[in-house]
Formats: sequence, structure tokens, C-alpha cells
Amino acid sequence: MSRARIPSAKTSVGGPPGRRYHHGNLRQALLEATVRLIEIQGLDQVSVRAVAKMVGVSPGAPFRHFPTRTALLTAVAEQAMDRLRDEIDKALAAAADENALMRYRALGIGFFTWAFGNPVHFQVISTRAVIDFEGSSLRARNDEIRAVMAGMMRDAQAAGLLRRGDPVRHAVAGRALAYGLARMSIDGQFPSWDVEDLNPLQEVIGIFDQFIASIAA
Amino acid sequence: MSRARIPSAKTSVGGPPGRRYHHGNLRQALLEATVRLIEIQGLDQVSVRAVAKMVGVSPGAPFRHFPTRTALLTAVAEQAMDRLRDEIDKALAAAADENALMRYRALGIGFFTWAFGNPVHFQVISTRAVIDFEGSSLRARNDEIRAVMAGMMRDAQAAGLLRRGDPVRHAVAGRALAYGLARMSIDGQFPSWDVEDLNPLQEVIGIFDQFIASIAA
DNA sequence: CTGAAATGTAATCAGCGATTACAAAATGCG
DNA sequence: CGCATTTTGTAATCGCTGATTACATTTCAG
Repeated sequence: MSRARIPSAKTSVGGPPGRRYHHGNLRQALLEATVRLIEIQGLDQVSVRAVAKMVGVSPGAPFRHFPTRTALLTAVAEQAMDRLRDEIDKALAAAADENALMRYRALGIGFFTWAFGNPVHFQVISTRAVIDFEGSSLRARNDEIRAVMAGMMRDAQAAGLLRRGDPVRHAVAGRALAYGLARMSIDGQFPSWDVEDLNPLQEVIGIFDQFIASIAA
Repeated sequence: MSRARIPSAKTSVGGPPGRRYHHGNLRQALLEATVRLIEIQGLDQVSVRAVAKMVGVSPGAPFRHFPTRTALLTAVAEQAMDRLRDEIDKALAAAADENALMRYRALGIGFFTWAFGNPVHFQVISTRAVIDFEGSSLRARNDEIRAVMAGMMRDAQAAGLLRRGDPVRHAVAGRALAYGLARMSIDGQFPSWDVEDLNPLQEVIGIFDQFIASIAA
């Protein structure tokens, strides 16, 4: 007698899961569910069990892919870093023909675009308490971006584009400004502002541009 | 026969607690133990039970003073805000005779002094996930400081001290810069820097001064 | 086809925040 | 002082969580 055969979906990601024993792509599904859950309930309310339930697997299943809850959230942060990197690459490619200071500006705007376009990812990556920043690739990749920014600022000085002051300090200041603006905005530190009905992203870019102008020759 | 009398310490805070049934000042002791525990084990490892154990009371005792764990940490944040306010008042008092821009600078330096002198408090107050920022006095007191900074910048412009640009934007930029620098430094974003053996506080003040100079007339 | 590896389930553990009933001490009032 | 009331801490307990283990199912290499 022939046994009923399940259609052996292998790595089919598209259609309805069909409730097989093996999920097929659980790791990625868990990451997406985590992000969605943070959106809905907030970062502190996210439990591994809730994520598992949303995906439709048993409470212990996620631990086959992530040894700890921290590892799960760190993986989300890694994805966040991927997207940031993509956004930065895109911004730099579009500004490839401009001078060093304008490329620094483009990189900053790429950062804002990413942070405001992926608020959950930005929140996770900037909340050290829930991820393993040092024990992952995050620190190295973060330092790499920082080095790129510092290099640009040095180039800008060498090209006579800066007014005065230490270029390394300018680079650090720009980075801190961008990080502070994004974080404060997401934390609701810009309630009404003074000008109303303004896109937060545009407003933040305006402030960043003012900074760029203040250091330009 | 005369009963042994416990010396009825009332509100003695000084000496060794002596293991009475009533602690005498449990609320404050819990707050201090929480800060100490965050120093030792990190913010995410702090549990109400651990705090209770460090103080030497039962696991349920803290809930007589703080309804939730969040309330406990929010109380720590309130203390942090008290200290920040003290530091700002001190800085402004010392700069009472200077112009608006220099008073803005003094306020910024007061913030840095506080953040670097009380890293745990700064960490708690800047980690929204663990405190109730909106449902406490923190939001109002935070907004008050922001309003003071914005007012100073407007005064600076009125006095012709600023080079150009929107003074509100300058105020926001300075605030974001200060917040970003403090946060990045505490998160270990300034590993070696380029100049070594430099006090982080002095370095950060240097960057802030560069910002002040860049907007000054 | 078959054994090994990968992946999910079920059951279970200790620790946590939080609640409740109870005990002890401090406090206010005659 | 004496005594009731309020405050403050204890003990026991609940549901939930992160994590581990033993076991079941599926996949896959040879």
C-alpha cells in the first residue's frame, strides 16, 4: 500500500507553511516575528515563548537556532547592521562624485534614513542591555563605519574643505550628533518642536546640514 | 523582670543596622543597593530579589515601597534627575555673570560632569525600556531643562552672539551632541581615540567647545 | 535503503515579578 | 502608661520566563 506523501516543500519560503513538522526556515521566521513583536508590544515585553507562539512552534524550538534570548536579539541587531550598511553603501554610491565633506554628509543622511525607516532595529542595536555587542560582529562593523567617517573628515581637511578645528573631533561630533538626534527623536524628545507638521527625518537632516555648514570652509 | 530593650534607633541612618525587624530606612537603602548592583552586575541582571538580598530583607519587602520593578528603577532615575539638576544649578551659578552662549556652554559642561560622574544614573535614565519616563516627573523635568537651553540660545541670538542659523536648531543640536557623546562614551564607542591617555570628560568637553565655537559669531 | 545529523516537541527546572495572608513593630491617642 | 491602628517586613504562593534534557520526526549523505 502506498503511503500518503507530504509534498516535500524543502526550502519553500513563499506559500502558506502547511504545518509541517519542520518549519523549513524557522531561523528567519523567528527574527521577523521578533521584530514584529517589538513593534506591537515593546522591546521589554518580548519573550522567546511569545516569539515561538507567533511563529507557531513549541517554546523550546527557538533554542535550536539561538542559544539564548540575548543571541536572538543580537541576531536582530546583526540584521539591523546589514540594513544600515546597505543604506550607507547606497548613499555613498549616489554621492561618489562629490567631495569628501559631501560624502560625509551623505553617509550621515544614510544613517538617518535607516534609523527612521527601521525604528525597531535602531532601538535594538542601541540598547546594549539586551544584546551582546562585544561578543558579536557588531563592534567590529561599527568601528569600521566610524573609521570610514574619520577618514572622510581627514580627506575633507586635506582638501581644504574645513574651516578649522581637529578633523577627528569633527568626525566624532558629527557621529555623536547623528546618534543623539536619532535616539532623542525615537525617545520622543521632539514632541511638538517649534515648527509643526514637519517630517522628523527632514528636520533632523536640516540640523545635520547646519552642522556640516558650520564646519565647512 | 525587666525585658531586654532594643535601643529604639528610630531613624538612625548612620551605624550598623543591627538586624531589627524594621529596617528604618529601607526605601533609600533599596535605591542605593540597586545602583551598587547595577555597577557590579549590569542593568539587565538587576532583580528585585537580588536587591532585597543585598539589603538583607525578604524578597517581598521592596514591594512595600515600590509597586513594581519599573517603579524601583524609575525612582533611581528620579534621583539621577535630582543630581543632574544640582549639577546644572551649580554650573549656572558659577557662570551667572557670563553671556547667554557661555551659560549654555556651562550647562552643557554641567551635564557632562554629571553623566561621567554618575554613569549608572545616566545609564538608567537613558534606558527607556526599564523606566516609566512618561508616567513620572522625568518627562516634565527633562522638558524644563530643554526649555532653559532653548531660551539661552534665543538670548544668545538676540545678543548677536551667534554666527547664523536657527537658534532653536542650534539648541537642539547642542543637546543631541551632548547626549550622543555621553551615551557613546559610556557604550565604549571611544576605545582608544586617536590621542591616548586623555580624560574622557575633558575630551568630550573639548568637542563640545568646538561646537560652541562653530556657532559663535 | 539506512544510519547519522538536523530539527522540532514534551516535560521539566530554577529564578523572576508580583500578590496574599499573616506577624511584628511603630505610632497616635485616651 | 495601655491599647488600637497603621506601617512595615515575612512567608507562602502563583503564573510566567529562560533554559535544559530526553525523545520524536524529518532530512540527507553514502
